[in-house]
Amino acid sequence: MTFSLKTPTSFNLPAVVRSHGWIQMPPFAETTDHGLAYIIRLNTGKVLRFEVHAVDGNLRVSATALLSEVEQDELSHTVRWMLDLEQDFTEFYSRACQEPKLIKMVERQAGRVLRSPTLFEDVIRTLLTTNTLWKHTLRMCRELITRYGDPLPCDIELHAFPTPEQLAQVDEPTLREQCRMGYRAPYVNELAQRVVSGELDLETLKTSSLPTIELRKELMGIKGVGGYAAANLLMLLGRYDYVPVDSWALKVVSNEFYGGEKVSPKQVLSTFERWGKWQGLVYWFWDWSPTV
DNA sequence: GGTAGACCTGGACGC
DNA sequence: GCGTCCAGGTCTACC
Repeated sequence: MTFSLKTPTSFNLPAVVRSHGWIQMPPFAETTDHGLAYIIRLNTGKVLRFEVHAVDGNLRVSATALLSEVEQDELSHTVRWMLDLEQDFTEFYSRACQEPKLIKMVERQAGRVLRSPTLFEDVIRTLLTTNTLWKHTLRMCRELITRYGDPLPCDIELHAFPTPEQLAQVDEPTLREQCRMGYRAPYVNELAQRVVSGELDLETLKTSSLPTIELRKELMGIKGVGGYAAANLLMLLGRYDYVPVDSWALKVVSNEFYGGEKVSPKQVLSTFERWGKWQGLVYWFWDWSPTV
């Protein structure tokens, strides 16, 4: 079945789809016309694949299954969240267009960051990016999904991302052994347990009115989420007050602003401080000079 | 508040 | 083939 969604005035679907590495991780995929494809498990338990295409200035969403009214509402709401359709970038663009290194992103109407349907899923993905190479992150994520996620009925080789309930049933040694996630296994297991027990309601953080600093504290209360992971997750929540400083950030900031001299995380942070509540976004979409 | 060492995996490298 | 080193963030203990 198919339905349409209205887009905001400044919106570029391929720019959102390619905003970061999530699109390389299943069950995300990019369509041939640079739209979004994803396999989702709806609250009713129905598993389907949907695609989002840009058509005549709007979005066309097509699903591999017939949907009830409730299911279509859920899918519509989820797509809006995943593509960050609600956020207004007018203020940011007016500042960014005065910075030569941000002109390209303004012209591309970039700035929206691709999200998973749930914050739980984004936290798990972020945990899998820490202290490892991207290649290994992709492998861990693939194992997690193919082993524990629900299969797509029309193609059982493809799977949805596992729910907290499904991951809570997998013990730590099994996660270590089957997904090769090492010391991250207890973090994933504990997070799933906390969400299932109701001790941690991650999804309410998506619409929380807490100040960003408080939201950061909440996120850093999750085992395995440190400064980098929290800043990354805040970006996904539409809060850009923190720069996710990782080894890549140290490298590009050194190259761009310090003539290749070694820099500290503090120096990275001070580089973008003047951008205030937009600094994470500025860092993310900065037109970095090629590193030597 | 700052720092050192441990935590894991897998790739690169030397022998 | 085996052993060693290294990259990648976070946690914990200690100062």
